[in-house]
Amino acid sequence: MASKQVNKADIVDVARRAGVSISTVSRSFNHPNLVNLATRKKIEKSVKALGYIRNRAAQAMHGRRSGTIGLIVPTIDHAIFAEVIQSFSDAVDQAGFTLLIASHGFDLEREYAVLRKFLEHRVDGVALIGLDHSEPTFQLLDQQAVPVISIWNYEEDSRISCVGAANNEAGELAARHVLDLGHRRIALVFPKTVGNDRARGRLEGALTQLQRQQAEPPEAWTIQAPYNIAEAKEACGALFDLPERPTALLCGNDVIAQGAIYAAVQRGVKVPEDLSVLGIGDFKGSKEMEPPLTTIHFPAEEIGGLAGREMCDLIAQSEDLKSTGHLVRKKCQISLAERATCLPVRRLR
Amino acid sequence: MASKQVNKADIVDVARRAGVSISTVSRSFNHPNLVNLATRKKIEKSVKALGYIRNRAAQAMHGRRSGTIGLIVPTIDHAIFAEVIQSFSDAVDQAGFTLLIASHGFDLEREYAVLRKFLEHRVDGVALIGLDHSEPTFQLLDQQAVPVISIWNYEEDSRISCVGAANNEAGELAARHVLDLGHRRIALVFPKTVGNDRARGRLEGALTQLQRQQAEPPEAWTIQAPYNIAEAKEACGALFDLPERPTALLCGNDVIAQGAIYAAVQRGVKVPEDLSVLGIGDFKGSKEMEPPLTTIHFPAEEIGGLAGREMCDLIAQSEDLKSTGHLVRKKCQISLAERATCLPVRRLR
DNA sequence: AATAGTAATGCAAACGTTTTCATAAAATTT
DNA sequence: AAATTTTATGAAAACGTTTGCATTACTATT
Repeated sequence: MASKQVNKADIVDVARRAGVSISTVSRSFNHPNLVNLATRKKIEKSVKALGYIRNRAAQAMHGRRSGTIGLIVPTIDHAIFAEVIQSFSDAVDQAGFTLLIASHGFDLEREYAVLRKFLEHRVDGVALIGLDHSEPTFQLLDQQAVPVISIWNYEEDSRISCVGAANNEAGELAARHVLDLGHRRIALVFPKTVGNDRARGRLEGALTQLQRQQAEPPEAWTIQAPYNIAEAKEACGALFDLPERPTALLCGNDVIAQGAIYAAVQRGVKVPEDLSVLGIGDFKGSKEMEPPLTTIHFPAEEIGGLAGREMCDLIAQSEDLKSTGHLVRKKCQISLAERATCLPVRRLR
Repeated sequence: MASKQVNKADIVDVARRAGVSISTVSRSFNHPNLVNLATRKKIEKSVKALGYIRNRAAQAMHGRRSGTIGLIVPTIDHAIFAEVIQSFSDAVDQAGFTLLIASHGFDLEREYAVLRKFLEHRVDGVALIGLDHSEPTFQLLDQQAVPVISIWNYEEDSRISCVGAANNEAGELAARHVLDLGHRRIALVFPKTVGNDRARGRLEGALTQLQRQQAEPPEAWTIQAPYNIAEAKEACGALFDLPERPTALLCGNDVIAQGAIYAAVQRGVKVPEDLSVLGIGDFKGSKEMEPPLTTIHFPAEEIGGLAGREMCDLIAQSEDLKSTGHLVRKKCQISLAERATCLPVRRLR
C-alpha cells in the first residue's frame, strides 16, 4: 500500500513501449482487424505491463457514445423498484452499457435536476419511471433529443416511449375480482396520487369499476397510506377500529396489503374469513406470505428486461438514422394471482 | 417530436452568442468570482437561449474529477442492499457526485470486470460490498490508486478501508441470546458462505459461541438456504419435518427468518411458543411482521450514509495530498432487537 | 502625475483519445 | 517487369473543455 508510483499510463506510453504510433494502438482497440496480428500482440503486452486502462471520457469526446445509460427512479429502496432496476440493469449491462442511477425521492424537481446532471455526463439514453414528469423535464428531453424510455406504465398516448402495464386496468381487475366474489362493502387503501401516476391509475380504475356496480366506498373507507409497511399497518389499523368494517380491502400495492394483514392479525381480524385483502403488484415474497397474498401480478422482471433492451435499440437507432422521433410503446400483461387472502362474501354475518 | 434541429451547442457557441471568449465562459462556470457580473449575466442568457449543457467528459480530461462514484453490489434486488444503496446514494449525491451502479450477482469475476469498466469511466472512487474480493480486484485497485471503500463489514485488519459492522459479533450475539434463553437444541439456517463474508462471519460467530456452551447442532440441523423467502421457506419446512425438532432456530438473515416463520405457520408450529426464531439484519419490515421478528439490528442506513461521506472524504484527500495510502475503518454497532419471536425454553414439553 | 496594484478578459496550449488522409511496403494482376 | 490493388502504419487535426500567461483598463497609493 506504500504510495505506489501513481499509474498515469496513457495511450502514448503504451505506444512508445510497443514501439508503434498511437494511431496504431487506438486502432488495435477499435478496429483490431486493421492491424497486424504481431503488432497487436506487442501492444497487448505493453498494455498489460503498464496496467493501462482506456479513458472513456476521452473517447466520448469524439462524438462516440459514452457507453452509459441514466436511470432515474423515485427510490431504490422498494421491493418493486429494486426488482425492475435489477432486470433493467442486467439487460443494458449485457449490451455493454454502464448504468448511472439516481433517485429523486418522488420529487419531480429533483428529477429534473438529476436529468440535467445525467446529460452533463452525456448519457446515451435516459430511463424514467412512470409517465408523470414535469414540463421542463419533457422539454429538456425533447430539446436534447436523447433517447428516452419510460418504465412501468403503459399509456397509448404517452408523450415518450414506454414499456409497462396499464395501471387503470390493474385497478379495474382488482375491483372486479372482489365484486365478483360478492363484496359490496369495500374499502380502499392507496398511496398518495400526486406525481404518482401508478397509484392514480390504479385508484381510478378501481373507483370506476366500483361506481359501475354502485359499490363506491364511503369517505371514511378511502384512506391514504404511504409505501411502507409500518405506516400502512397503522393506517389500516385505524380503519379496522371504525365501528363499521368492510368485508374487503383493496390495497394500492402489496406493501400496503402486507401492512393491512399485519394490522388485521394484531386485532384478531381473520384474513380471509373476516376480511378479504387484495394487493396490487405481486412483489417478491407476496406468494410466500402466510396466507399467500391474492394480488394483481405485474411482470416486473419482464418489464425491466424489455425496457432495457428497448433502450439499447433506441440508442442504436438514434445513431444511424438521426432522430426519427418515433415512439415505441410496449404493453405488458397483468393478471389476477388468486391465492389465499380473498374469499366470497358470506351472505350472513 | 418532429426531428428538432439537434442541439449541438458547445461552449464556443455560447461564447460567440454572448460576445466573449470561451475562456470567460468557462471561467464563469468554474470561478464565477473572477468574472464581471454583467458578463456573467450575458453568458447565462446565452446558455439559456442555446440550451447549452456542459460536457463533463471534456472536463474530466483535464485531470479534473469525473464527478462519479462507482458502486458495485452483489445485487440490487434485496431489501438489505437496497437500503444501504439508497443511503449511500443520498450521501454522495449531496456532495454532487453521480452514482454508477452495477451488480455482479455474487460472482467475483464479474465484479472484477465491472471494476475495470468503472475505471475506464474514470470514477473518482469505488465502493464495494464486503471484504471478500478476488486477488486481481485488489491488485487493480492498488495499482490504479483509486479511493476505495468497503461497505457493510468491519474488520480490523481489512485490506481496504471499510465502514460496517462485525458479522462474527452478530453471530455471537445471536447465539448468546438463544443460549441465554435456555435453548440447547438449536438449528442453524444460513446462506452459502463462499464469496460471502457476511454470511461466513455470522455463521462462524454463532458456531463459536455454541461450541463454547456445548450446544453445537447436529449435522442435520445445520442447513443452507439462499437469500430468498420461497426457498428458505422450503428448506426450513424440510427441517421441521425431521423427527426431532429444535427449540430454537438461528437464521443467517431476516429473509430466511421470514421464510422459516412462514414454513412454521404452514405446519402449525407456533412461533414463539413451540419454536424461537432469531433473524440477523433487521430489514425494513421485520419490526412490523406478525409476530414482530426478534433479530440482530444492523444500522444499514447509518452504514450507507457513513460510507458515502467517508468515500467523499477519501476522494477529497486523494486530491490534495497524493495517495497517503492510509486506511480508514469505521465500526458501526449492532444490537439485539428483542421482539416477539423468541421465548425462554420450556423446561418440560 | 507617476506608479503600483487589481480586476476583467483573451490567447493558446494542454488533456487523451479517434479518425482522415497520406504513405510505404507487400501482394497481386497484367 | 510494370501497374495496380491491398495491407499496415504514421502524422496531424479534431473533439470540448480548463488554465497559465499575457494584456488591457481601471482604481488606489504615493
